[in-house]
Amino acid sequence: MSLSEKNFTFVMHCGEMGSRWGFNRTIGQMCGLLIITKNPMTANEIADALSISRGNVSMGIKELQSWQLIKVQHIPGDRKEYYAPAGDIWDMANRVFEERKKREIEPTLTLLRNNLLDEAINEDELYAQKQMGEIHNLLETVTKWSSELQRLTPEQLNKLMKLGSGIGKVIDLKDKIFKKE
Amino acid sequence: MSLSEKNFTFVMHCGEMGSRWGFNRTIGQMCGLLIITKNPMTANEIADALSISRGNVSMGIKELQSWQLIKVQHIPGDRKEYYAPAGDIWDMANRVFEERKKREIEPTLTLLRNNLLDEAINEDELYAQKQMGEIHNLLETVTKWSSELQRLTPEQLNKLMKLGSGIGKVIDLKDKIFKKE
DNA sequence: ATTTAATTTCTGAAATTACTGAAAGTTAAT
DNA sequence: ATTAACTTTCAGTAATTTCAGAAATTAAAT
Repeated sequence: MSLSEKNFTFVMHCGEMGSRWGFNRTIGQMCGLLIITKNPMTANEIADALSISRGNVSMGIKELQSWQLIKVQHIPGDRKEYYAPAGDIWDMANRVFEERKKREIEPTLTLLRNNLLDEAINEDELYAQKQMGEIHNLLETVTKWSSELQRLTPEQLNKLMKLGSGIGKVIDLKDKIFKKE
Repeated sequence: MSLSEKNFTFVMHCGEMGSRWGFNRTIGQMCGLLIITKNPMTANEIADALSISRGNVSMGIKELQSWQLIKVQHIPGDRKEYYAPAGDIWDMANRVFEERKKREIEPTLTLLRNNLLDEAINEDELYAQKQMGEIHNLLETVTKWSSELQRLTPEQLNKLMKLGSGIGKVIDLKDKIFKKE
């Protein structure tokens, strides 16, 4: 069963995006393909649909599993493995974000902290430390916020999302109320 | 003037991160170098500090300018160009985000919209469209929110950042108040 | 135990991307 | 107009990444 033209276009686009998001083109395509395909697919079906080698699919699966983006399913009486996305779109975006946080932000924070612990020995290092401190703050804020958002209940999150331009008003509101108390 | 060991480590790390953030290694290094260096640098100074060719620096500068991350400065009586970061850390992070939005999210939204306009001709396409719709919603939410955040005044933003886990409470609060009205 | 159906790993080739160094281009001063 | 100081471009090369296909491995069925 081959992809319709529209779906093919989408899958190819996922490939382009994939290469900008931390995996390579074929892995992006695999991910896109699994997302728009209703039923779980076997490795061979994936290879056929994308015209890539079976070995390449195997490596891609491993990589997508390391990002926790796909899961394996079995069909009774069939020994092939069937692959499907490991959650809805929101879950997947979250996983990518979390994984990149782990792979990029955390090591950077560690490096920055180490650097900031040492005493600066001259003007240049002092300035460098100031800047590194800024980066550190930014990254900490981002991580703090992302975990805050994850802590919200789905309803709260939904409300927050719909809030839109109201966010400014709400901040001011909160401010007024708590100042009075 | 060469980099201290600590600063060198930082710059190299920026190189690694750069390659994950949409530019290549040397461009990441250049960016890191300019960030921690107090005074603007000439292209030759950059080339020396990073042990890369002058031509490479020139290409890197062009790229960093296309991301609006650096600016050129001139020193009276000196015809060399001096390069410096085009803002503070927060500005730069914002620029990277905005630029990636333009290069990645917007084209994706366009593709998804086109795809969603067409009537699905079978079950497979219907499911695919449902999923694409989800992606579309997610991306729209992200873009909407990023522009909301940019619309906030620095003080509002600051309050929001400090809010942390309070965000959930504030949402509930807002909810109660507006329900009563 | 053997066969069979499947998956994974690995190697070298192909494709892509990044880099250098030289040549061409630009600009400002004389 | 020429020179000098600097920047950009570009062709060729180097490095890296991606990939196919073969070989090795695993696991189920007989």
